[in-house]
Amino acid sequence: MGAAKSPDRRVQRTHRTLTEALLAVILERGWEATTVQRICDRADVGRSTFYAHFDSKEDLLASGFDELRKAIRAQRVVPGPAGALSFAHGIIAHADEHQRLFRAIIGKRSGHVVQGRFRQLLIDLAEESLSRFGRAGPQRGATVHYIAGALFELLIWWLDARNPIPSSELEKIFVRLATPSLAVLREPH
Amino acid sequence: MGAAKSPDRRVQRTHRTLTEALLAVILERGWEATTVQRICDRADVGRSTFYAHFDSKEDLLASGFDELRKAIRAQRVVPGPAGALSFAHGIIAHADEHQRLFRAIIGKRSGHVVQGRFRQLLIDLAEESLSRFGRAGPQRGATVHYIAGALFELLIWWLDARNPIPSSELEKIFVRLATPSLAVLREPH
Amino acid sequence: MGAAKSPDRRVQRTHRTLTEALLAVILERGWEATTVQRICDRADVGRSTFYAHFDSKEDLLASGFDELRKAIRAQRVVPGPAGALSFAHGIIAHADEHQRLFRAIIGKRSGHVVQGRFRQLLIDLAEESLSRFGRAGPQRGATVHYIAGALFELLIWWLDARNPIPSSELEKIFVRLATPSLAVLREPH
Amino acid sequence: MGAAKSPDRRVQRTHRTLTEALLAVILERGWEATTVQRICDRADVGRSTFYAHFDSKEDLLASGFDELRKAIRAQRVVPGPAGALSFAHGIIAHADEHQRLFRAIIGKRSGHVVQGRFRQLLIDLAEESLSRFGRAGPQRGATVHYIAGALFELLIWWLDARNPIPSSELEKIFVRLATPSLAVLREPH
DNA sequence: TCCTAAGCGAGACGGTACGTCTTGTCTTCCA
DNA sequence: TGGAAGACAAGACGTACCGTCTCGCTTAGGA
Repeated sequence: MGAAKSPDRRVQRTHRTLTEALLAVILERGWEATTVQRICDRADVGRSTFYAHFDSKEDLLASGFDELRKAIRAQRVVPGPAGALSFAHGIIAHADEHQRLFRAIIGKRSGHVVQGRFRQLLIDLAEESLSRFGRAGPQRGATVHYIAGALFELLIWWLDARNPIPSSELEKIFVRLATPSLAVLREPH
Repeated sequence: MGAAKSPDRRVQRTHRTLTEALLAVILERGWEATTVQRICDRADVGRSTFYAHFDSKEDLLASGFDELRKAIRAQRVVPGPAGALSFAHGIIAHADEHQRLFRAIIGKRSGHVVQGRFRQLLIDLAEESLSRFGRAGPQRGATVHYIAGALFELLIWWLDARNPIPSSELEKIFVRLATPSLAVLREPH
Repeated sequence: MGAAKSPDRRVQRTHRTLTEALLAVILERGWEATTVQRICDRADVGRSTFYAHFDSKEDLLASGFDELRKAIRAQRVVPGPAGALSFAHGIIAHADEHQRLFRAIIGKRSGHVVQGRFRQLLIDLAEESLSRFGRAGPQRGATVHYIAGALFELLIWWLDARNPIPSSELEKIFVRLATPSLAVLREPH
Repeated sequence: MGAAKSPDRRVQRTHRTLTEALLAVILERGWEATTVQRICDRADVGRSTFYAHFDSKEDLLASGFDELRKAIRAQRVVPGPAGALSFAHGIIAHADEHQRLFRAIIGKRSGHVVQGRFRQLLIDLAEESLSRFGRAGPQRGATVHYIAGALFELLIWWLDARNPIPSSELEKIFVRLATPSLAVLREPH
């Protein structure tokens, strides 16, 4: 029951292999220089097979982002009343653990699409976390993007820093800077 | 030395023509679809001439950004004590006036390099404005990037919105959200 | 020997289905655009099944040609002394009946292999018919190919003509043109 | 003055280089296995350059055929009253001189398009030569194709023969077989 | 006023990546 | 046990850009 449609192990394997190869190549040469052919070479997979599974390297990346999203969500602590910013914890911790990968994803050598997706991920997470505050509308929408953008740039700054501060410190700074902004959502305006 | 060589009006003209063509093409097709060939067609300039002046479309764009920077600075109001955030005024006003161009430059259809440059511009402006607060160090660096990133994402959100709020409203929101963060720089930490 | 393995009706069926599909596809798109995949789609058969039976579309075609050969031979009238050219009758009649198919097989949109096979068929038939004249040798070999080639081109011309003459007329012309050539085989040389 | 439009020597050179490479590759691997890439490798020319000049290998071949046509016409003897078949002389002589090339062009390992073009060449030449006989109409059209097809098949037979007869002998046979057919054009029908 | 160096257009060229298509092999599942 | 389904590697196709280059034409600006 419910065994679904056995989805062919090989397909799963190919997906995984390609995703790993993608990351490896991004790490090695940056996003722009990441080529479908190079991904395939690395994954030891035919280029036509690649296109049988994904439309483009962007598409492959997207599928990878879904997993990132899951991993980050999993790391999120239970939201208490003061925990509206706790989504940042999961992200910062994850970025800390996989610094090289994150540098590739959002750093200077990254690409538009990749950064864009990651930014959207932050926005979504911020949206969820702040959805309990105030009522929907420009004020809240603005705050969500404000917070997400701030965290994004903060991460880039941190990842590209020569002598980065500890991640725990980074989180503290973020919380200190962002907390007062949340108050705005409770004020009448 | 340095008698220079009379810089030939034609060169100036070509630069200008190409810059205008670049903007026109970006507006029309977005950054990714902006091709050296298309810029040249639009400017009625040979492709080899393009490469005689610029290394790439990114290079051409960079030269254009200098002017944007100047224009924005010119619009900046005199910094009073509470005016640390006033740099945002110039930016928001400029974005308001040239909405289509800004959408092309930093919106969803934009490209990595273009966004990157604009983000750097914001960071630089924020840096200047906050340089008087607190002492240099991680705390200030973080705040600068925090504020710049927040403003950047706020702008994107605003530009991509279907029914955008008035720009004056946007500025008010930004100031309200950002002001408390500046206080952090004055606290002992 | 011979006990073989009950040749499984299904195999026969698959062969037939594929042959029919081949003809249908050739008629529809011409030989070059005829693809193993398209044949299989049409026949509602897996591509791997196709390869289990035939090496290539050429191979499948070959098996079909055997039947054409039989059909043409069946239509041949009894060879009288003046009937050395009567093999043409069967061919022309057959081409007349299946004009669309023949156009696909030997017409402009056809392919090398298909035409080649048909040409070989003509040569074989000519060979048989003229085998009684003269003795084997360059003279007879030349004449056989001469006649076969002439008939082949004549057929193409006729099939591709906008307002083709009646097939009976075509046959008359062919006989008139070819008869004197046969005389050569009887002369001393 | 009137130097036309200097057509850039380089273009000429590239055309020539590619044509030579084409022939070399055809001779080496047969038409079907002749690949645009292989032609380019052989010619030491970029694949994009190839496509800047020709649409396909067929197109390149076509341009080569124009030269063949000229070469053959040049070899044609002045048509006397009995010279209606003299066009065959040029062809046979040319085929004799360039046996390897002709085998590649019209032999078993050749391709549909190539053969097709050569057949058309023969038809055109026959057409010209016989245009003085009888009046235009089915009878003459048929004869033209009849003769051309016969010569074509004769050439293939000769080129593929293990111990070919001398080309002069071939020509004699062709004339002997074809001459009576011409008479038909003069008869009333 | 000439003439000379430059800016310039046109476009050939080699390269690289793209996304599509077809082929033939191989594996897995099902009846 | 053999046919159906379809994943897979291989590799050609034609297109689109790229950045380099050579070629002549034109057009200042200094002699």
